[in-house]
Amino acid sequence: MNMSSQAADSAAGQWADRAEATLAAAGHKRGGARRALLELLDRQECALTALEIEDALAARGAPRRVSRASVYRILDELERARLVQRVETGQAMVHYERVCEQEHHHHHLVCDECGLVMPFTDAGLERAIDRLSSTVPLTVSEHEIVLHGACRDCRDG
Amino acid sequence: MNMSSQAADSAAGQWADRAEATLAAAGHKRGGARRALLELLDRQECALTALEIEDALAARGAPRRVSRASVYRILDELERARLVQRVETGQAMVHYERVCEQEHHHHHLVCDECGLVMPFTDAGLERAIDRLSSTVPLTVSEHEIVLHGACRDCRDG
DNA sequence: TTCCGTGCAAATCTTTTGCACGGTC
DNA sequence: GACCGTGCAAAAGATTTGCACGGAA
Repeated sequence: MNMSSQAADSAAGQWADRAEATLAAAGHKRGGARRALLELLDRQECALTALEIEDALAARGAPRRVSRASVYRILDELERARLVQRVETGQAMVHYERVCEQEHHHHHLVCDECGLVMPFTDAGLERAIDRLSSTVPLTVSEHEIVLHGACRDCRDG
Repeated sequence: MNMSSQAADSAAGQWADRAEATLAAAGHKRGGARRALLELLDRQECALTALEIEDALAARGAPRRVSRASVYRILDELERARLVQRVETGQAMVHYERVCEQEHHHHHLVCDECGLVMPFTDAGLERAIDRLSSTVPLTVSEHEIVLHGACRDCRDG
């Protein structure tokens, strides 16, 4: 049986497990801070900033507190391993989210007024990107698409 | 006649003139630092960082030196007026470039190894974005697309 | 036991701000 | 003459780094 990577990733903690295994295979030791961060990211639907991650892990009920330095170090490590990707929103702080294969692949809508970040997907867009990627003078490894504007609350309110 | 795309857009400072006029109409006084910055941006084919702008204006032969604080203030002012847009490359510093109507609308290729930033255009991509923009829960005012990867020099070398 | 992951505090780096002067209107 | 644009220096804010300790292998 061949569980799709999405199913694999969406089942409780599977992405976190895969990520930890990948890092272990690359010679990293396991650690409590990283494990807590991985599990937090695994539960997110969209991108968080380093500060949001720190706060979430400091909140009551969180498995453990993780220092800000570790949050940045772990995110950097995960980014290099392509387990996490950064999302640039034009705001002061960079956002980070886990990378899943295919199914969870999405892009972002950013409200420039309130800072809200939402995910969206579009097959036509992905096709256009794929087509294009083979024509540019760059071996494309990733793409990032951000639509800026005003969210409903900001537009109406 | 073979006008380069750059000449086409900025036939001798047209964008700079338009930008200055727009700001003047909005009640801003003219100033030497801003004029120098506008003319520099008008000559660029792609995005520059604040530091690159400062350096370019400090170089021999530049019309005048502009302090870093002014570079940031002027860029911020131009961004609010939608005369300039920021380009997020995943690098430490944000890049900025002038906004032209239609013809020069482009997106960016970023080499994650050497930091090279190149422009590209793709009509199919723009169509996909336009179609999509009417379906998302955001009144879209801008979009930014960045392809990350390795440029030819970095891949081959 | 060895070495790496982590916390804390200090450092670094980009971007912003306070203040005073000079130019534009 | 009134005010805004600009330079300089200091401040602010995000991210990184140095160092020492405790846990993983």
